[in-house]
Amino acid sequence: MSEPISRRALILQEAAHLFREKGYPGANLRELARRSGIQGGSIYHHFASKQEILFQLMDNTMSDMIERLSERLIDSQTPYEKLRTTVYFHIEYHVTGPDQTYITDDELRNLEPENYLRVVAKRDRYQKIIEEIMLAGKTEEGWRLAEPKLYTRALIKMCAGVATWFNPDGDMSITQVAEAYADLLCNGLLPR
Amino acid sequence: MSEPISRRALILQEAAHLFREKGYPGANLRELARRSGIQGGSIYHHFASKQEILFQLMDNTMSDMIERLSERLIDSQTPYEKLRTTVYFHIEYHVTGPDQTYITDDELRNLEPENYLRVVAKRDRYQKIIEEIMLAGKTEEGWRLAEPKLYTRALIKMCAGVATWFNPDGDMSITQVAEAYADLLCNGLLPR
DNA sequence: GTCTATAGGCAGATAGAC
DNA sequence: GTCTATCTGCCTATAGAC
Repeated sequence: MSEPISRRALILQEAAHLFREKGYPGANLRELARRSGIQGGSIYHHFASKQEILFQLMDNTMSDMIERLSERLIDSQTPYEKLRTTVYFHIEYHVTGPDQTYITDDELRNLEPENYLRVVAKRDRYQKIIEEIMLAGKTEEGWRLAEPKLYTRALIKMCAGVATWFNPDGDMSITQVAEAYADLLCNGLLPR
Repeated sequence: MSEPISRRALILQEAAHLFREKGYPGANLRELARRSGIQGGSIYHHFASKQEILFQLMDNTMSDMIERLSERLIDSQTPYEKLRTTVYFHIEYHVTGPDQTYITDDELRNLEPENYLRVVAKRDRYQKIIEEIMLAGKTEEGWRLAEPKLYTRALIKMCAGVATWFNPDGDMSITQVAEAYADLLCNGLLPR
């Protein structure tokens, strides 16, 4: 059923890899073209500029993350369950990605002002989803948190960070890492 | 007593700012020279290449972090105190830095192989310090942790991440953020 | 929709004067 | 130790054929 991927989609996919490897300024379009099976100049049939590739990639990714996380959360009932789902989702998305379509937050600085604002707005919507889980946990389950925004950022950074060191051939599976991280966030280090 | 900063040190300091703003591939040496008060060509009296600037910067930074953290830990007695000290130190270092001499982990990918190995070795030494605090917490205070390496990485990522959003003019001080993060790590979200 | 060829500009690095 | 001038190569983007 999986219809052949369009050239445009293929370029975006390869751009995700390449930008991740070299960073946006360090990546070059001839290399991107080569990986996409075409010549350098042909990129411009599909995109107006290198900047547009970055923008489309980040914008698509943020939309996708919002959509997928929202879907996953439907099955979770309690704030506790939702938090665990979120931790698992965020780690998994950044480690494996949909076609590893992950671009680090760091590339935000490479977006031109208008594009920057649009992507950041979506990122904030994503954060808001998590923040509200934390607030619900506080009111419904008495979680001990003073600053939901603060802890949302902590969660996001530590989970996204897994992608920088995770080794699929290592001892632990993504699930195991996610379990351990969710447990840390819920229970902390000290004995209970 | 503060002797005038050497040109070389000034270039490194400005490079830290510039690389942070634009990333290593996006930064340009004429701009770096301008900020350092000299002309483009003069950089090469102090450094052999752009790569050498990045390497010196990261290598110095890692050494400095190891040294300063070790110093700070002398005053802490229990693993619990040491953990709090570490959280505070790591956040503060990444937010304010010594002359904001912070370069994100992301720049590791821009180091040439030999340089990469040297910097990563130092980074691992730094991580080891934290790992051993966790192990001590487990044996001496019964901390509930299965994977010290995993939790060390979580700590590092969430604390370093503060630098990406912290606003010195905002509601919270670095100390307050550090307190909240240390509390999250120690006690978790759930009621005790 | 992809190709080839190339314009145009930028950035790392070097040379030699002062 | 810093300057100016410049080499050299690379990269984004464009033009026009097929």
